[in-house]
Amino acid sequence: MKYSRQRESILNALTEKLDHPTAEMVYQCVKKEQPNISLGTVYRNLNQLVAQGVVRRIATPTSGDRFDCRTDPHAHLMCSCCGRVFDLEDDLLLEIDRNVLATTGFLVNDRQLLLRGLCADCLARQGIDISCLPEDLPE
Amino acid sequence: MKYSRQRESILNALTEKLDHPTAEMVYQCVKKEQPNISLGTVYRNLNQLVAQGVVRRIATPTSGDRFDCRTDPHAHLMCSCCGRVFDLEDDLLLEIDRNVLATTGFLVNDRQLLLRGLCADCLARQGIDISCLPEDLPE
DNA sequence: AACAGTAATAGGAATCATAACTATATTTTC
DNA sequence: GAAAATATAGTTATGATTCCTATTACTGTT
Repeated sequence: MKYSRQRESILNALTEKLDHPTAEMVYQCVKKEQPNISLGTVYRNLNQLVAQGVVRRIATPTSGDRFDCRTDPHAHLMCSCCGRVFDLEDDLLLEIDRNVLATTGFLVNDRQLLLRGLCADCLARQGIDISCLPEDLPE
Repeated sequence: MKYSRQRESILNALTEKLDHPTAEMVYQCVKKEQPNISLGTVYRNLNQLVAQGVVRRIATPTSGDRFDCRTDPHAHLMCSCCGRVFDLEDDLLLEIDRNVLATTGFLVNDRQLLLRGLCADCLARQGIDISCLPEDLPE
């Protein structure tokens, strides 16, 4: 793969500035540095980076795919109120991989755990106290 | 919600015949019973059923969304070779919910765990023996 | 520094999944 | 069984993503 400053900017945007942006958000951000960049270039490069394992694609229901420069196994928390996406470390993920292989013979290669619900901020804004855990959520 | 035989067929297709079909696959299947049904009707009804919690939507990277009549917490295994999607029971999923709330204050409402890799059949077809567990997968 | 070869780009057209619109048909209610 | 409410078929629109092509930018060579 040959160097290109467009791809460098895209990777920069992903690592430094934004968390889990859509392709469109990357485009808007990179355009500030590379005014002539085209949306197609953003898509092409994101796909290449995903193919190379440099970047991870996060599939979301409804809204467009999002991209993440972290590629180690971790989960994502998507707030259905504010739309932000957070990272989550969890050793249980790797444990699930092992369980799956042992019980089903399926060899896991890539994990996409997207948990949706309400982030702490939005819960607080709604005056919900998590110390009295409800079993079911307020929609 | 008013009864319609179209919706009934859609729900039937989902519960009985197919595993984790796309909207298009549901359409093709239901068309055998309801030759005049339109694709828009399939989408509209699937969305309604998801909104009511009768059916679950599975977001996948690349290909279109898939639908599942099981709504209890469980994961999905998608084979990157044959494209089939399998169900997986795993108590670890609920444990993750609890961990998340305790450590981050995020209240989980919906889980989407999609594990991608190679199913036992495809592994066998490629002559791969899982008893000598490779740490990394054959793409 | 000029050159050729290779690979990447911009920009727009094309595709695909999904949603919106509207006139007609089917269910439900009484 | 007629009126009110909701669903449908079929078409058109939208939004995300990919494809196509002429052009541009690197890279290595002399």
